[in-house]
Amino acid sequence: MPTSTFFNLPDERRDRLVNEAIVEFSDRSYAEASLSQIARRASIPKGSVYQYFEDKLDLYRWLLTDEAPRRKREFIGAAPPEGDFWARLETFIERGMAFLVEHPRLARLSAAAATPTAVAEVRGLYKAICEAGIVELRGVLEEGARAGALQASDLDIATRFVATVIGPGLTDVILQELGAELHEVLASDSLRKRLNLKRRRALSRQAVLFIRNGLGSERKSR
Amino acid sequence: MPTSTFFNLPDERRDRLVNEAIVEFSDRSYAEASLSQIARRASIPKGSVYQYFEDKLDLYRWLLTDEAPRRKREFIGAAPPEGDFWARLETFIERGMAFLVEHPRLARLSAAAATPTAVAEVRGLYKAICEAGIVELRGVLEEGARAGALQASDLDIATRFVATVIGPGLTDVILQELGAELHEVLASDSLRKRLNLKRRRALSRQAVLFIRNGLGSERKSR
DNA sequence: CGGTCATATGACCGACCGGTCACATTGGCA
DNA sequence: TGCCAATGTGACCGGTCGGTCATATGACCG
Repeated sequence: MPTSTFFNLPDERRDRLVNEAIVEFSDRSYAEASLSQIARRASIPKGSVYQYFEDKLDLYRWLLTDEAPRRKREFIGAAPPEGDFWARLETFIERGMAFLVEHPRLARLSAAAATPTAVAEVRGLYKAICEAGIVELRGVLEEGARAGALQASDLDIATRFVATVIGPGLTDVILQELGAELHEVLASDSLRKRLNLKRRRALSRQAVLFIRNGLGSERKSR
Repeated sequence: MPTSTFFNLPDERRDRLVNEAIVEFSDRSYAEASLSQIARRASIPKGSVYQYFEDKLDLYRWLLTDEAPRRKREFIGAAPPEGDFWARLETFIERGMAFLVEHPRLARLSAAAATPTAVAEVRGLYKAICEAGIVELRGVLEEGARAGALQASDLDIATRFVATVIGPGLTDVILQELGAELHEVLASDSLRKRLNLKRRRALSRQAVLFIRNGLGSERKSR
């Protein structure tokens, strides 16, 4: 947790630090990211950073578990339930993609949760974040199951499959579509703008179709 | 590429080096992994390592693109096509899981391909490996499409969805099932043995079901 | 004014890294 | 046996890191 000193900082100075931290942690892995660099680029002496945060992990943890989720909630806002279950799932996915377009670095920060690292505490953080995402998605799917829109012999397993499809799977599809790699997308506004609302809708539609019907060509036997 | 000196090494010495390298690179990220550690644990002077490989990346690249795939091919062997498309896909997936049980560190090494890193050349490696996997899977799915077993409006996108389901998705499910994290699974034989043939069959069955039929409960409309 | 206390600062520390290189060792061949 | 090329070796280098700490600064208060 940051110290009170950090929260009392003039906004401009605090923002400088936070933004540089987001940049650093979003295009390097935790191990590669350097506090010295963050401080240097934010023009804040390293000693000062250590007055605001206990250590590198403290800063990272706060970013990952407090600041990024806060900003995401702010962006996503309250999603008004609309249409049937599948339409709502589609919207849910589209909003996630929109967040990726508008705040790619924050999105990348959270997506890093998949990255394996030797630092045990970081792995713990990642697991917690993943699990939180799973719980949220599971809630959504449970609702769908109650409404009779979907059936799954094991909702736990189904949730995890769906999570990877709309997470890494969709990201992979997007990168393929943009013909770029993650780092380029993080750096290029124009690249991201190509992922406009229309395109996002089409892609989330594809994802939902896959989740809903799979690829089998024969009629379902039930 | 390793030097000829490396290939002329006494087997015992070369194996020691390779095995320690696999251990190091499989439980730390590329950035975290240390050549000094590898050399120390293999009881081979660092200077010697630099006679075998150009640098850290050279060793990593060789492991990732030559040694690991070679061992995987050896393990998987030629899969005799058997049963219909979906049965074959199930076998394909089960074999992958078996490899994960028998050679978890090699599996982890290849799976690391998802990890973002600041080292551009490593990202290139990752991308190439991912793409190779995609191409292979795409071939499998194309065959299925020809046989009329599956339909997809866009096979490229479908391939990527399927890849994430049977890759990260299934891994996630397995970890959940074992109630452990990746690092523990790498280290514990008994944990992995719980993933016996029967269990693997059941899981690949679940994955195929999901890929084939999705979660929608109503009949397909086509 | 002087004193005090939170905060700012950057030189400094020890650790470790990837990589080099001068020198030692070895093994085959004349 | 003596020579030489290939190979082995570990001390060493420059650099960066995370983190510390003695000192400077400046706002507030009596």
